[in-house]
Amino acid sequence: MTDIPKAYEPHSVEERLYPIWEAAGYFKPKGEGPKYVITIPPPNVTGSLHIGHALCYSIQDALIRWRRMQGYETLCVPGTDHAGIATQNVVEKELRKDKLSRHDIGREKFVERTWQWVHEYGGLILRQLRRIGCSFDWDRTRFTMDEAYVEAVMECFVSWWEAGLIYRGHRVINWCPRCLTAISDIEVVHEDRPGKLYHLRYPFEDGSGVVIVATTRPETMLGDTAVAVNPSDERYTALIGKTIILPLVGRSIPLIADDYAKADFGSGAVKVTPAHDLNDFEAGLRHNLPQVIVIDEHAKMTPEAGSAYAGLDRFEARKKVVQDLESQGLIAKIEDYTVPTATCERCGTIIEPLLSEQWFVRMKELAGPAMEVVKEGRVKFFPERYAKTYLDWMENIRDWTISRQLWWGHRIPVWTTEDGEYIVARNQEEAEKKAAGKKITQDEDVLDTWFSSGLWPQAVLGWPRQTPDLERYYPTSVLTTAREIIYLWVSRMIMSGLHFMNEEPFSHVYIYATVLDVLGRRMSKSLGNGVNPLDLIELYGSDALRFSLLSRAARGQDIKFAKIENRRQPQVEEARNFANKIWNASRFVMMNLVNASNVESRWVPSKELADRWILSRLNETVREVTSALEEYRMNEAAQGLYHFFWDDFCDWYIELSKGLVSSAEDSEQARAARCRIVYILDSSLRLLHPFMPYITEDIWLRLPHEGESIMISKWPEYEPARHDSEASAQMGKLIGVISKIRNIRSEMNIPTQSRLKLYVACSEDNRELLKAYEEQIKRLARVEEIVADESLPPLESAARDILEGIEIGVPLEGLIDLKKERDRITKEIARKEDEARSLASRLDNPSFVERAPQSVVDESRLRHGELITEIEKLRSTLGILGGS
RNA sequence: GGGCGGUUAGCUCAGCGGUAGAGCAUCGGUCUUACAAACCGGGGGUCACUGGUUCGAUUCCAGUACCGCCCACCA
Repeated sequence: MTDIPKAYEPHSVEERLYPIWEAAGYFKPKGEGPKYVITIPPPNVTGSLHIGHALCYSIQDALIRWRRMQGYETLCVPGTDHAGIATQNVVEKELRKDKLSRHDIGREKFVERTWQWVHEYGGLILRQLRRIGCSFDWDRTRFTMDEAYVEAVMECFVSWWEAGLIYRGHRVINWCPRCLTAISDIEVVHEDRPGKLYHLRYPFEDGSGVVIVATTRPETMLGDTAVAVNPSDERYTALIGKTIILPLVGRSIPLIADDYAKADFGSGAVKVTPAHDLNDFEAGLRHNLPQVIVIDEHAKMTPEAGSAYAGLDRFEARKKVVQDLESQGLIAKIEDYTVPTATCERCGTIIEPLLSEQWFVRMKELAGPAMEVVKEGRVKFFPERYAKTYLDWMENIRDWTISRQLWWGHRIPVWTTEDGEYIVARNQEEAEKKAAGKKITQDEDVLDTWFSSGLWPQAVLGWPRQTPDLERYYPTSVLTTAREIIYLWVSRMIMSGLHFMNEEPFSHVYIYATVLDVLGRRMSKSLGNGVNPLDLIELYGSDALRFSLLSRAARGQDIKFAKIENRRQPQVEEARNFANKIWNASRFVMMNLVNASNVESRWVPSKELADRWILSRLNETVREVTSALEEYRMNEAAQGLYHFFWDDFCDWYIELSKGLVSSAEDSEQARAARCRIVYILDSSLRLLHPFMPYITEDIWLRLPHEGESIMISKWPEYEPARHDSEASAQMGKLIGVISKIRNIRSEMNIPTQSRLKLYVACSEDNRELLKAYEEQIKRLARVEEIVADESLPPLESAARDILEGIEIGVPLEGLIDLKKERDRITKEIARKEDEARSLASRLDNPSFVERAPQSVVDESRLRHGELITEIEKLRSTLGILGGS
């Protein structure tokens, strides 16, 4: 009959449409409407698409497509992040295959090689984003190490330096002995691990006894330069100032008083190791203590640790220190203890707090305005609760370690002259000029990756240059991102945006759901519980994947997502089935256009109930979907569409209008009906397009349409005049009657093939309603004849039911199973009695009648009366049937 | 230690002040000319627990339990 396949075939459609869209320039900003701009969170250049990305970018594409259809001038700028440590690790791993380290080939070669890797494999994730249909402006794609971007990073550094916001500091930082670099506080992962707490005896010089200190890291005792007690701790007041001989080392160290020692922990005395613990470092500064470095950057003991330990790994050293102390009787006790452990976010290695020289950004000044814009609501978080998360952190913000001992990244633009003077410049040339002939060397370190990505919204638009894009598209509209980078990234963009642009970089921050496995665990490589979105696309198509994710993206609630088993994933399959439903409903419509003339997508006004009803429902759906999108309730938008399309449009409207729409003749009436069904379908497709771009475009183009793509068609608007509550009520009755008949059929085991005779008793208007839909009732409930009267004839051999004042009776041609029918009716009575009872008890309660809103009381009364009548009727039926 | 979420049908989740909803699964019936990836019908829930507010609570408030996330320099 038709050349349209029976099932939707996503892959050919996807491959065909994407290049057409791109070539047509639909992804580029157009028009004069208000602006809607997104600069996507740049994925790591080494990355490949995982399910979280799929969700994140599906959301952004849905938003962009929706606003584009609404007539906004839309722009979505894609790009990637050079991801310092991550990328360097990838290339180092490659080198290792050839038994080489980065040091073997040297910095220059290594960076060159990394660039090579980036050029060769780096774009992968962006290609994958095309696959899920992202309508991003690829010509504007940016990379955080592009020449222009580097300019932005240098500008930021220099400008912050000049503003006194950047300083060089000598302090204890988080050091990863595997990555061989400093990392910031927020790149450290804290977790509790089983371990031991060692209680050590430190003897006083004068032989007057010992003080006991507790530690989880005995090897650091080699670097102790004091023992601290709380000044108000009476046990020690008399001892403060005494000298202790540090065991194994023999160094004389003082017993000092400092608030930081808590009297209620352990013995109340704490050993102080200024070079290897941040607290101790600070205490050391307060008391002018020496800083003895006993652990080096490879986490091995230094010569300072003493010849017995030098060169040992920190954990070997721990064993040996404990052994040695033990043999001298200096271990008071060792107990099992849960040790808070800091590990490197990137590689999981235990962090070593190390004393070193790093660059820092002073945060307080930058944080102030960044907090203001959130408090004032100029930057709004969705869900709102994340504003508090953000503000709490900003309140307690600490300076940011921005230098990294890596080779891949933006080299710190600081040069040192022979006489130790710092020269900060945008590039080598400028630095040399400033040096005025002095010999200079550039700092070896690079900047934290987040230093550059923190400039993203303005930098991708051209800053620090005053480009037309920057002028036109800054600030952006919404940032869609993950919870865990609110501090790492979001806060820094707000700070830098305000600092350099004097305007917040975006007005909305939408924190989307985290995708977890079915057990509620984060997806990770090590657990092997990840789901590859590309496999899902392979199985079910992009639209299904997008719809599945979007229909679950509720209010930042996490999503539990199943993995693929036996080539099936139930959640995406559900969406695939929906896509197929859309396909087939459209197929029905299209089949009926083949021999019809002059059909266009247009709402031809109609007095028909079904028409009025579907138009009203469409209208409601438009409002629902639009307002849901405005508030980032993607799931509600998706689910509203699902039910409108499947339940209302497919199950009822198509079925009810089938007669006319598929009639053989090309009458004016049939034409109008076809126009209407095309209109409803067309509108539905538009509403669905942001969620399922491919299938909607493919169908839309096959329908009568104006314009060249659904992508740039107009988003439907809510029209109050289309609201029709009477039609909803009437439709409810019609649906009710048909369902009741179907129910009787099924419960009474009436064969599908047999045509029924239907008796109806009801009021005049109800009779008119049923008369008007006689054809449809006959078809949908498989009824042969409808006999309508004021009352049902006494039918001894009929199944009966009643709803909303409409009594129906279905004769069973003597084949009635009396017991079955009695059971069915008894059950029905019980159900209604339950409801009537609860309504009655409510109505009997004077305070309900007094205090509840009048409408609720009236409604309850009405419903109660209705139920009583229905129960009576059913009881008498039961009597006729000989039931008790 | 602080903060924030979650707990609703066998599973995955919506709903959030007027007697509980979806998809999948399950049971029964259908090749009814768009769709078996479908259609029709059924069964299945004291909405974690305990109090409070209210005429009325799954829905609001407080507490408890368990699960999870984020933050945190207690040796």
